[in-house]
Amino acid sequence: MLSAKEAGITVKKNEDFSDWYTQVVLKAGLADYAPVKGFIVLRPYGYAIWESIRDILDKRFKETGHQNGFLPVLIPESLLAREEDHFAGFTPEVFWVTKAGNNDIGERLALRPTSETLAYSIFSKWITSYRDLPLKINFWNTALRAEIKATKPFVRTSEFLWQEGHTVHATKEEAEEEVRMILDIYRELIEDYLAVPAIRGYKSEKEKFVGAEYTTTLEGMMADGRALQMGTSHHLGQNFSKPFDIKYLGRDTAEHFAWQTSWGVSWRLIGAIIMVHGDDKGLILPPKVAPIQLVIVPIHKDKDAELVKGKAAELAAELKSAEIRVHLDDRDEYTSGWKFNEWEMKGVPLRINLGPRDIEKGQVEFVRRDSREKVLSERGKAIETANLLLGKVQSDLFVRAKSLLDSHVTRPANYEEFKKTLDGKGGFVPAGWCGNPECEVRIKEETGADIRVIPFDQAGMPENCILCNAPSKKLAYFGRAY
RNA sequence: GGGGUCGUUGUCUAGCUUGGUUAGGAUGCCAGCCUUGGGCGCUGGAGGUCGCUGGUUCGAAUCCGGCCGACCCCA
Repeated sequence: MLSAKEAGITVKKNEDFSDWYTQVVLKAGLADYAPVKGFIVLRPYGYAIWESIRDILDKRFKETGHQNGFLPVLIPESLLAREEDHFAGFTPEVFWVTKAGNNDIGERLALRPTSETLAYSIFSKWITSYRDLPLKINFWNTALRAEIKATKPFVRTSEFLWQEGHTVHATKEEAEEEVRMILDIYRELIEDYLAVPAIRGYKSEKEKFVGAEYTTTLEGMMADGRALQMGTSHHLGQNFSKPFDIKYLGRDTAEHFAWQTSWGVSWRLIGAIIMVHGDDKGLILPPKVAPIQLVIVPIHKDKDAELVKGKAAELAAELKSAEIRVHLDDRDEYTSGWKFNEWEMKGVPLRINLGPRDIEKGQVEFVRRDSREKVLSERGKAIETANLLLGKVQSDLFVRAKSLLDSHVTRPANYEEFKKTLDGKGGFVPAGWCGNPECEVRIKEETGADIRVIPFDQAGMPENCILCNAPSKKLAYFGRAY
């Protein structure tokens, strides 16, 4: 017999977080390793989660005036190099194509690490007048960035699924409004759908997107005390429109360089869901993005099989008609106990155990994945109860994740405490910062922590820089990150 | 950037120190029976170029080199 220990997740989340994470990814059937370092294969269950995320965002992007397009994966070096900072930032992790068959290619071609340069060289042809603006395009694709070390499924891979949005505007104000609006859509996705609370703010000059004027970000906190960047929205100013010659004739009959934004989230968000919500039994999916929201496990002896299966199918059909994503697990080859464990590992937020005694009593037994609490409902109120419980799981996951975040924000009295906190439980350490990149770099060298986010909400900014003690200019959240 | 651990069937692993077996076991898989309220039971069966590659040797999973991949620690 296979003990529960061997079949399921064999380590505890709080004892070996890294191994636990990998086991959940593999055993819940989300992804598998590919033969090339840093690449993973997304399995249907994992892809279904990505589809949920994609559908939510795609709808919001379209509602706010964006259209989807598609760009090739190869970018000539000359284009990638046109904006200097951008090129310098990305070049260490670019994969290059140098051959076509056996022949050398004259100019080497980059596998896109991001599409700004390619997109903008095209945009410049499309935009000539203020009437062509704003231009708001999104791409659902992958990006390739060679990760030399420390790869981790979803969180750090050499190729990742993402969306990258690129917009062009007539004025700076309009571009900045776009940056804010997109960050808000990301906040909605991450907090209201993925149930992961995040801190919103700016990246420091050192950490911003290379080539941007500034970067806004959403930073989440994982269960092991490490921060995760969950989404970024960049104001590019005219940094790209100038080298890429994106100009328009305004109403004033004069020629102007355009203002731009770019923004993206990736399948990293799946990593965040796992790390924030999962437990020793495996994955826990927020109902709003779960491919299967409710699984029905029929329980029966031979003599009851027909009856129970019939009733289970009826119940499944009824719940489906109420727009609940239901799966009826009527496999005969597995026992109910096996199924309980399997669906828990796969993180299905709600389960119904349906057996003869429930049918006899006219009741339905629900089991919540997050708390494993059992709730009995009258048969006639199954839809109502299912919706209620799915809502509760969704909101309780957020509450629990919020307290995880809150308990990992520690204000240090001095630099000693700052270091001690980072070496101990980790998390975010909010501190005063003089604004000097030298302090930022030294803190990174001495503690491994960098500025994750400079929150929009600057309330409670300490008077002095945590390191050099000069008057502080910013309240910055430091932390070690993935 | 520096240091370390590991790779045997789908999965987990024994064997490696001290070279020679039919590479053993568990689980999973397949067939049949039996079962389903927390990873049931019985019987039979299939599944391995021991990560790849070169070397040492009469003989390599085992010893040596290179490469590929996974993971950990430090900066």
